[in-house]
Amino acid sequence: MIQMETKYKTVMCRDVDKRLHGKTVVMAGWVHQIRDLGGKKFVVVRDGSGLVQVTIAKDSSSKDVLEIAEQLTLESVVQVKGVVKEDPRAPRGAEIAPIEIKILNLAKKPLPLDVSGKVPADIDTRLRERVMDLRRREMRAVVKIGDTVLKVIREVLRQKGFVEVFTPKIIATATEGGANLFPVIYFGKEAFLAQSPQLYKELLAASLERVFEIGPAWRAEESDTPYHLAEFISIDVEAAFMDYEDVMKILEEVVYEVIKSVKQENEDDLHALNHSLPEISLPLPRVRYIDAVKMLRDKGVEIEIGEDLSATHLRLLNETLNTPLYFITEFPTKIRAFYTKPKDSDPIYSESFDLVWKHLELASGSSRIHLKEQLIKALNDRGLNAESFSYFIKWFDYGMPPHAGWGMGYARLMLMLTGRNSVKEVTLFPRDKKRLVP
RNA sequence: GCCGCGGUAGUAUAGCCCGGCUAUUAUGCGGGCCUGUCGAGCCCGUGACCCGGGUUCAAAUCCCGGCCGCGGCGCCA
Repeated sequence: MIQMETKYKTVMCRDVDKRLHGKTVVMAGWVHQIRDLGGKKFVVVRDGSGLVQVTIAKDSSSKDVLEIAEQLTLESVVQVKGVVKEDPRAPRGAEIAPIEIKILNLAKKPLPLDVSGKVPADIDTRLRERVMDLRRREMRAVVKIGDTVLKVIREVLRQKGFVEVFTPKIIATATEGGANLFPVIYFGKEAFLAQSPQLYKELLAASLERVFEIGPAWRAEESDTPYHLAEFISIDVEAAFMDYEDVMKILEEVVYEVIKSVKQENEDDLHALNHSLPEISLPLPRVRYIDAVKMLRDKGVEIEIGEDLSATHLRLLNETLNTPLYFITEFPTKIRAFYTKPKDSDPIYSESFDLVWKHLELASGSSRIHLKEQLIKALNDRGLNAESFSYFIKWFDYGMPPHAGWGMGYARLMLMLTGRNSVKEVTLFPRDKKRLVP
């Protein structure tokens, strides 16, 4: 029972069951469905918790109730005062016999989208009419699974001594090159929206040892795929005195616990999504980049060593490995970001990894360079100007420990957990190349 | 940005290849019947061919351009 009586309601829809038989309650929500049988009228009301049936009998309900019931339209907001009746014929074994119905906001018709889910809508229509779309059962399931995910990630990381932090989202310089940034005007100066908390989280690890952040990042890329957004939520971890293998263990444990919890806590939601989650066991398989390339070559793929793996490559690799989740490790140093630590034994390759789900990169991480001279060299090797990173590099003179970390795309993880097709679907109000509203 | 496919009522669709008839069906909406529905049911009605140009006696259908969308690729630490 959700204990929260407010000005508008004494119970949530989900609370209405046979245990409340005979009790007078007040509930409020949206008209989800109206079934008029002539003598009986069933009005299904929905709120944030679920559905409840309000049964109006033409021979026994008051004239006022009957009059109001005639005016109801789908998705109108109503407040219903009534008596809970246990009845095996009702959907959940109990229903409400209304004493009074108030229309708090009458919805226009027709609706721009079918909330009940009888008629499917294109993703484009759904995003345009997103507020209606979010009222659908599937989308409530997506949001609830997301809530479990965030809760579990925080729990697991805190239990390992990580503290949650926030890094600045308006930054001074195009920090990492490569990705395109969104410029903003900051008190008359040019600034940018952060593409990643990378540099700041490293600085925080240098002070707080174990930190994580769940927050937005922005990239003004051409990327127009079901896996990219201009604005996305990134789950970032950074820890001092760890290397890439240490943080891989943390990552796989986070994902393992998330899958386990979603299975336990969101059974109904998974059912509503017609989705089931894979069985995984730890440790997850680890495939070195060089071995992945060999596997692809064995399949007849023309790929150069040193070339990055494309989605097509990952699809093929997934077929070969026959496992839903796996790590690819030790990428060539030159295709990773400048702060990635090369292997001491073989600097061509790096202490890096990607976590891959089927053909989708969920997360990527590495050991980081913690020595100033090495970092400057890495910047120079990539044609980046070390001077513009001076605010970052400076701190490497004052006790920068060895450290490692990873970043995971929240929406991509959600894709795996919900079985949806696009990160746009699991993001409430997605921002992509063409979409700025709603 | 490139390639492919598409754009038909509020929503989702059939028709397009092979031009011509009242543009199909579901859902929604309006009306009617019905006292236990739970995607209620049955009957009647309502509402649409993305925009511009071309071919043709005749265009939803064929051709050209545009706009928009979806998928793949590319781009993306």
